[in-house]
Amino acid sequence: MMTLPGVPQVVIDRLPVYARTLAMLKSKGRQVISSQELGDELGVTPAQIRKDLSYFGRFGKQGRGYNVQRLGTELRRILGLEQEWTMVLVGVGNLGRAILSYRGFAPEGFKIVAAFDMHSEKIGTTVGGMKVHSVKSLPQYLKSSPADIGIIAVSAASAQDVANVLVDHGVKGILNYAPVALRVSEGTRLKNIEPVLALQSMTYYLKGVVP
Amino acid sequence: MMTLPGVPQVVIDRLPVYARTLAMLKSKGRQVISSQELGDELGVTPAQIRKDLSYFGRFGKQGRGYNVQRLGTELRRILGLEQEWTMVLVGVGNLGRAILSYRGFAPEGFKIVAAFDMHSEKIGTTVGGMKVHSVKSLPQYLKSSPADIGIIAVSAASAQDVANVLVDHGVKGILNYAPVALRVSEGTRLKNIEPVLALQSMTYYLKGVVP
DNA sequence: CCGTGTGAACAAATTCACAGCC
DNA sequence: GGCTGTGAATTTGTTCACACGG
Repeated sequence: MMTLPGVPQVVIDRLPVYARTLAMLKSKGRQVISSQELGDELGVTPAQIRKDLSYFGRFGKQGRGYNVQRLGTELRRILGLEQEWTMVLVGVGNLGRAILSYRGFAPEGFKIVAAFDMHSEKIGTTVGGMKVHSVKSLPQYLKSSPADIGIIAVSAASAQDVANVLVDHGVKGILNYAPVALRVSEGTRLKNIEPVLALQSMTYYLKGVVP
Repeated sequence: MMTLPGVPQVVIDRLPVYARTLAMLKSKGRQVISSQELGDELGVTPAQIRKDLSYFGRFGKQGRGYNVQRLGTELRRILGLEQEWTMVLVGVGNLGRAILSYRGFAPEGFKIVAAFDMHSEKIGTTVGGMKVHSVKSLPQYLKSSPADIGIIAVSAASAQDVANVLVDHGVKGILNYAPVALRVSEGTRLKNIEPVLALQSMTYYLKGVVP
């Protein structure tokens, strides 16, 4: 499946949610599901699910619904989840160490292959079975071992510099945990993980609530 | 400032980004900034910034721009960030422990006041200076000490049960780290932190790239 | 002259509603 | 009869462009 230029980003962002839910349903033995039922499960409208899927093809059977296994496989193919993706981690402070020991990436085919830090006291140590290299060796490392994705877990002050190095050396996607708005070139995908921002927009609605 | 009903969620989600950037600019000594310059900093259009702010009032000076300090303070007030918010954490596995030791919440006024787990071997232990209670005592705890926000860091299988308990006992916002789409009642705010989903939508764009 | 604030114009996303097929 | 797939209608969100004030 090619990357269709016309598919909105919001649609792409929902596909992994569908895929994950289908995997869960399959593990429970469910074989067929309608857009209505899947929508109930996820809290979205059935029309949205059908419209989203229609960007990529026709996966359902009229009068019946979708084959859970088949649709799950199709979505994983569309998203490019059939291959393994390599990632480098930059920053092994508190956050970086938690990311290294996080058990959620590997089963989904996302593999951290190297870790880097700028602080001399961390370099050479081993964290979660992974040796920590100097960030100065990152360009050289990426030249000999290109990685698909870079994870940034450094301070806000250093994050843009790290992003520049990653992009300059062929990384095509960045998962940013630093609390700063990074600027990356066109053609580089950037996703931010920001629990604090999530809380800060939530409080707008909470403050009005009478206890 | 009241919670205006007509303000789109997307606008609310951008305000913390503006607030954070203004705080950074202020710490660098910047006193005045135009929507153009702020937009350049963040990668958004100046019109969007002005329109977003216009939902809440008039904060700028024509011909000059915005006072960095003043606009930052206004945004924090609008978002409800002048008060401290209390949070309970449920689940002290790998992820929960990382959340407990995360240093980013407290400086922004988000305080974890208690931690809970369902596994007997964890109950009674101390993690990051915080005693771990049985999740069975969560309802009772919330009755005597209401919390604003619940953080869910349990398995996907248990997350909905935990969310139900939190909502039933007065929690008005949930920050969910479990890889599952939770359903909560109207009037409860839910934000999901899902690095794996972020990666899985990113790969849609990466797979097409020629190396 | 510069940059805000804002209706108006435009674009994007969602939902509707129904023809078509199982 | 039930449910998909999809144009059309509607809603939501973004950008334009300019009157106005400093």
